[in-house]
Amino acid sequence: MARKSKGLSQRHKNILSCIRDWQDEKGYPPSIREIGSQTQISSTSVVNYYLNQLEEMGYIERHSNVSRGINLIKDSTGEMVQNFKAGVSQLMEQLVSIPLVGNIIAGEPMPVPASDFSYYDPESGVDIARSLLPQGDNLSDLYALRVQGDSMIDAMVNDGDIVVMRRTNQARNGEMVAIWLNDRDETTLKYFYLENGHVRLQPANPSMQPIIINDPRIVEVQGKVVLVIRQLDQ
Amino acid sequence: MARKSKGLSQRHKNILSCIRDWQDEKGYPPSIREIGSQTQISSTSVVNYYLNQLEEMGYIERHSNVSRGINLIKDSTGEMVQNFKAGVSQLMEQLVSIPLVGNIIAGEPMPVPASDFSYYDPESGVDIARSLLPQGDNLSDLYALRVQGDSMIDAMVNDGDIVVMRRTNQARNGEMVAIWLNDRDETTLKYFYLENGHVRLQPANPSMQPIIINDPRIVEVQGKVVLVIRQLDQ
DNA sequence: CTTGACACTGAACATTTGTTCTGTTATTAT
DNA sequence: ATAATAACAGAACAAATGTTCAGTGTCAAG
Repeated sequence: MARKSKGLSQRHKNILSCIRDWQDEKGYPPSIREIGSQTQISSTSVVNYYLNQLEEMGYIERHSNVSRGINLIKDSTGEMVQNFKAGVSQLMEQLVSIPLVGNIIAGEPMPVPASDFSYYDPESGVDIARSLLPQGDNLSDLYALRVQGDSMIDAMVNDGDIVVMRRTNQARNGEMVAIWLNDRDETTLKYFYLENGHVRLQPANPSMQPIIINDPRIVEVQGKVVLVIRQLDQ
Repeated sequence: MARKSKGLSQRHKNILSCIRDWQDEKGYPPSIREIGSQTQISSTSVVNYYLNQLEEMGYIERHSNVSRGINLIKDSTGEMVQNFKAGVSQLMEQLVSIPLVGNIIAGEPMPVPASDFSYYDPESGVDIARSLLPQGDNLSDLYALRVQGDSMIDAMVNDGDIVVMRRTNQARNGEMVAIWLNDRDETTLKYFYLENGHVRLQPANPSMQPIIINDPRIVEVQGKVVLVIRQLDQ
């Protein structure tokens, strides 16, 4: 039961993970006696002894005469531990809540939140991992709609699906956009192509025929489809 | 200097931001006396007085007889604050990483991870907000596949889509499941119905015809579709 | 004015907690 | 074997910290 010279003994590791776990679970660092009881070390002086070692080795930071004044710096694997600010806010940014502002129906104009729309209603939000969204997108430009009805089937979108949109008034070729067609009072989801002065709206389903619109003014781009989510819960 | 009835007084706000800043800067919560000196409150009992109020209002969490046993829950703006217990671990639980174990192709059997599959590879994982998944599901039973090819179009699933599946060998009526058809060596996604001894496999696209299979032994249920995700990034 | 609530003071008290010290046991080097 | 060093035990002490309580001022409603 002795690991002299270099390296971390089992007790060192136990103490490090104890500090980490305690901090994670309780929200504040453990006291010396709490570390002792968690790691089966009966004497406070022994815990103190190890803490001093861990501090010298750069694994933790201690604050003299401060209860629970212990900070984890490195993991037992040597991995840097996210300090409070950096780590947490990084986590927060991984999960974004996108406002679900209404329904998208073929026969009705779809709701588009104003650009200064920022009110946060956790009830009507869709939580999305940041990693699923295109990078560099301004989060405040994103909103979500629930598809109502089977009319978007040619866009491979079902009744009940959730579409996440990015607010925009212009589409680039190849993007799937939500479009309001003035001449037929219809909202539709299509791949957008501007070719030789006319607009080709291509359904996602390759077996279906595109719509060709000669007057681009009839096409009002409401937003770009960023993500489609279909929940099959029951 | 009196703000009776409801709402947060300036002192409440000062204390809240003091706790937050202290935690951010030092890595551990402040003691009562430290809060007092930061917020120009001379008496520990007054700090205690306010802390009790803040706890009742749900802004903080206190641990009796524990030095620095204070946890921030809500901001003075009412915004939820990530503290370690109620924040990070809760956040962590809100965001789950589902292993992306392979592709699903019509002409090939789909990969299904073993039930003891637990190895975690952050590279090949899909991050999903817990709120999008059916509650009560065992997370270790979930895995994700990427759809390859246009053969799942009748299931309203596109090339490149990600389907999140739950491992199961039996389907209940009305569930969308991934099925391996023995007789034609084909993987397919269909709504499953067992009726009068035969199996009806219904495409998600209502305009398409169901497949009726008289011998249920031909149908091998590989998993239940839980979620479909389509990313339109470009 | 009286009453009662709320905000606050100051201090005492009880625990919790960090620190230190003496001494013992185990391990390693010589 | 012997000495030196590391690892540990136990206790005592001092400081930090949470808790409680009797009392003071303020303000608004009755």
